[in-house]
Amino acid sequence: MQKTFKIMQLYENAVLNICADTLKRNKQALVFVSTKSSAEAEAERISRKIRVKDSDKRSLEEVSSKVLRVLDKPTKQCQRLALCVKKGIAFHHAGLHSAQKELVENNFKRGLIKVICATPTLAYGINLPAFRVIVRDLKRFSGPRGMNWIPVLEFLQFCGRAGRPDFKDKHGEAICVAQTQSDKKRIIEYYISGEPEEILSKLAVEPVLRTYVLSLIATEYANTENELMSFFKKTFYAYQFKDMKKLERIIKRILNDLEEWEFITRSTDYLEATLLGRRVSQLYLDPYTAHYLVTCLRRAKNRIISPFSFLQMISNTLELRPLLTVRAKEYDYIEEKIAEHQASLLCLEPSMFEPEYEEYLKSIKTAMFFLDWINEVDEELLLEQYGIRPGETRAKLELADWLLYSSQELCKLIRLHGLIREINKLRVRLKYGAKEELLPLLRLRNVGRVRARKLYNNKIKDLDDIRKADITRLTQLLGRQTALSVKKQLGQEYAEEKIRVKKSKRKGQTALTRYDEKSS
DNA sequence: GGACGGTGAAACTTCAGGTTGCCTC
DNA sequence: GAAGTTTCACCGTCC
Repeated sequence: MQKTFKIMQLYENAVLNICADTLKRNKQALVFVSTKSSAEAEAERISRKIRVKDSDKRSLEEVSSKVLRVLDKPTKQCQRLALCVKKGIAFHHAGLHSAQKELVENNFKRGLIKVICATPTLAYGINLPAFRVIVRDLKRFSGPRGMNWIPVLEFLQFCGRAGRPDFKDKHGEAICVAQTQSDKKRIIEYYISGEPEEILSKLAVEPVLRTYVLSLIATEYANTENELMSFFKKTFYAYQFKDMKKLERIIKRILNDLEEWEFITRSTDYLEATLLGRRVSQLYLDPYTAHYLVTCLRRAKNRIISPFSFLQMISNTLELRPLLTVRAKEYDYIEEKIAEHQASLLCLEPSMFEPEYEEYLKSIKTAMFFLDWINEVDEELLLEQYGIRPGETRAKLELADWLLYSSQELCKLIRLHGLIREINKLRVRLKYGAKEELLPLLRLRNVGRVRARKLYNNKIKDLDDIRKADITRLTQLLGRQTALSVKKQLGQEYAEEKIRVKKSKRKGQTALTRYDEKSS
């Protein structure tokens, strides 16, 4: 239902006016924008003009300081969010650390945070309704065609967040912001009065089809071309397009590829997955990626293997996209890096004139980012150098781990056992973002990259050193609870009450006195 | 006169998001 | 294509 009402024009900015009005009514709002930096900038703009209720001030400061403490060293993004949260405003996008997302979501549900400026993430998956939804951007950049209007379905998804029946809202309001009169007309006709788009089957997309064809054969659901075809005839794709001839042609080509890649065998009409094919299917890998990984791994015996070898190998897969973009001024530097790592690269460099070259450069930059991470570069520097935000780092690391695990599994089947250990080491280093020298210490529970580094720099380099270390010294480095836990993990228990912390006369300093060892 | 901070125009840069595996060194 | 960010020139203020 469309509704007309006036909102006080206190500022030049429409979003700001609507937010001010929402707060005056003691309600909350979600603002949807098209990019991460827009979400941050809009939140900042609103927070500069908003006055916080005295009763909320203290709680907001607490949340703000929690936001700041999520990482060991807060990044600019953390500081920006913390400042906004102090004013009861927040931004939300995939670049946020998951703990920060949770803080924002929970405190919005509590009613403490009044406005969230978000990218479309918030409209999907997360149940976070608000009295008002403000859709600021209805256009989004999409590749070579420039700015495009978003689908009606997506618009409806945004609007669906309006209204909180749990909080006795009788209705919710969704407000679009139009820049021009013609935009206004378009919004009313296309979005408000228009019909949502038809839902299209994604089956015709080759990576998806490839994966399903292999999985049908691997699970022995279909063992002949006819069985495969009769399966696909019953899918939504067939119902929608009816062009089975085209689908048949694509499937035939996929079967040829799978056979050539040794994922299936064909005797007369009978299709069977090989051991390798079955594993590829279990790992949910696109067979194309799996074949690429196998080719790279087989190349390893002629190369000088280093962590960069594997990092670049996985960075060049479709799964890890979008890769980090290479700026014009970085070209020379990246090319230098290729020369530097030449002998260890498992994925060969395409010619400069090939269309893949651009992606190859990106894969090198992405691998460099991973390498910096495992060399303990902190997140503020990663944000500065690579423009990658903490939340995005986590997402990339998770993908990298899956691809490396898959590579390990493939190594087992193609008898490259020598590589498994190396990949495993790399996975632990990626998980913690730590240099190789910290690996022994990382085996302990409650010890991550920060604590391990602290121990290592204080000459406690492995489990034996920890065993020999004085509990007092360990407590100074790790704190009491962690020190006790670490010792306990090595079978050394201490009577807790006998470790006393004596306040030093000098302010703020603590020193430990006696300790008693129960057993070792 | 020089250091410093604030301001605004111009140039430059960048553009949403997410599931899958296994259990272990 | 448009919004956000960075850069840089310019100006006023203070010491």
